[in-house]
Amino acid sequence: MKRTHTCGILTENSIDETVRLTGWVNSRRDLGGVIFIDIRDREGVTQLVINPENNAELDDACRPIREEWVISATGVVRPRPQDMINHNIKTGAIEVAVTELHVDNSCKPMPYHFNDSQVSEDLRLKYRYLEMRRTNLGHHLRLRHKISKVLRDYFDRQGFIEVETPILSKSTPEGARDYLVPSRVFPGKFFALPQAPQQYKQILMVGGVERYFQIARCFRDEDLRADRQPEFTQVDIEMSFVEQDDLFEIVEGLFVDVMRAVKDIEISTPFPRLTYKEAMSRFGSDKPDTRFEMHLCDLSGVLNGSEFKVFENALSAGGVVMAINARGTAEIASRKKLDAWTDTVKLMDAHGLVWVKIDEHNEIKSPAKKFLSESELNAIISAVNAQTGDVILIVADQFSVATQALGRLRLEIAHSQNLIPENQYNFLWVHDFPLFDHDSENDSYIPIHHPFTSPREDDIELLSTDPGSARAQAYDVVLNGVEVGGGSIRIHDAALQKRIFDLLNISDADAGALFGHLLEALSFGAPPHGGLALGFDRLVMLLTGASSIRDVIAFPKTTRSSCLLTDSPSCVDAAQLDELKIDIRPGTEM
RNA sequence: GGGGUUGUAGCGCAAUUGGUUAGAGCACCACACUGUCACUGUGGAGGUUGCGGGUUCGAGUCCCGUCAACCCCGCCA
Repeated sequence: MKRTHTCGILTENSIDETVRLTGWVNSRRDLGGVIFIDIRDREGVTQLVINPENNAELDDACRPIREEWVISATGVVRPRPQDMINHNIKTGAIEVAVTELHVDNSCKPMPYHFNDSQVSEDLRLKYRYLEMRRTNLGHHLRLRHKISKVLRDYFDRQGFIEVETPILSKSTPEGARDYLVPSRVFPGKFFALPQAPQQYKQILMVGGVERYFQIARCFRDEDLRADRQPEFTQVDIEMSFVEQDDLFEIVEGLFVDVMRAVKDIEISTPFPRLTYKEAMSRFGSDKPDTRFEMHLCDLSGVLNGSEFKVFENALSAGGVVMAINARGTAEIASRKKLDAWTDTVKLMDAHGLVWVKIDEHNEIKSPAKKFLSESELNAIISAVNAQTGDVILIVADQFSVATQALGRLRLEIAHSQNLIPENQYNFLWVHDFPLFDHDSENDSYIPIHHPFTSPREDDIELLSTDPGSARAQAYDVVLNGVEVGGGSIRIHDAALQKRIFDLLNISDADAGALFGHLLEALSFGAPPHGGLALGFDRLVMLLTGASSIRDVIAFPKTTRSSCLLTDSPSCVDAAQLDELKIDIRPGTEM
């Protein structure tokens, strides 16, 4: 017989009804003459009461029951005595007096306890099904589903169609390391799993699809982080006949719907827009967290001509002197703490950290004090608007090093000082990314985004004069300091595309072999188009408040890309390798 | 590839700066208990201290190596 109710729904409205519940034993309290069992399903928990004395069959049935056994119970809903009401659960006012109990399945002793919040992650990965049965992961998966439904509904309303693109795809040397799949039919040849459906979605535009989206699985064989998995999900979007602003509008509308559905929050649009340069200068990051201030301040101007070697050297080498004001940290800025902050900026390749502390007696303390004139010190203090109790933290270095080091320090201090408000969702766009990064080792250019990214029209002439300063029609969408998506307007003109390939030192022959299919497609009347991909897992992570991407993925991998649940990757049968004509080098197996 | 943290019972932890037989709690097993909700009480069982080597009269503790999980840098068009 099926259940009549779930375990989270019964209230005083159902008193005297005969019900049947099924679920797992959350806990069991055997008081001898009376036994309480909390039965749990995904909707909640209900207390069962068993008085076995006048029912030997019931007595036998419930005696061996332990945690996480699966049971079905039939009984009558009755109110609990007034002083026995449990206000911690929705069903706390009632209980079910059991008349019939059936054990559907037993359960081995649990490897860890469900109310243990400190369980090691190894176990949570190995016993993933138990982790889902606990509340958190299960809730995260339900929220994840809800968000994907909101996405699909939104895109459908906006005239997008979802198209699946191949998983067995073509390897290209650009970008991340590919996961390879050997071809049996073509021995020695390989498919690659897609890092993103990039080329397919552009080809869909040439195919006249006009508005495409896909909740797409992507694969990158790179080292992992708390917010990176080797296989992850992108919300992939591409549109024809649009410009950057049109895409921004579509994505902003999407987030309005998502935030309304998931958080019941009305976010305002349009999102703030920062150029890449502004983001780096003010926040030391291309994904600024604007939930707190502590902006970076450029002291290069006021310190121009300083005789302090640290500043002088940086400035004369074309660098900058940047600072942040760690407000109110003078008291905690011990020698040890300042050393730790110095380590942080050194980690980001800065040479060191100069600090200026204004202590509670308004006395200025700094290892650089004797090298700086009074007017320089005052200029620094007024530039960052420092007051009693503040600590000014200064890095003198090349622009990218100084800004990134301070950007990182800014986040570290904000976290440790609890400067970041909860339940605030700051979306913003970062745009005008550089088109290329210059690789000084090989004196060559590398695309910041990908080689199909269109330059800004007003920067096209820079391609021949100064490609390094050309800006791209590329943009990221950032939520609370996390890059949740990025994209670009693509090149739809074969001649411009060839010019870019030339700059990237990709020969016609190579371009043909690697991207010939795309180039040919572009030459058959490709519409202007552009798009963006959202990191779906990261988005769900932010909206659930999870601290790792693993907590919103049903079956995630470890930081070494292994799966503790299935124990993969694993060795394969010699016959399988033989079919693929693959030999494993001796001594390689572990 | 590099840096760091952790590894003791099924779980989360303790073990006097190298010293007797590695402990208590939860879980497990048994018994008792009619209003609990992390039930309680009594008793029991449970250990290759991740693995391998070394120093020492003696190693959970010190040293070297290794494995695993996690965090960060590089990497992630």
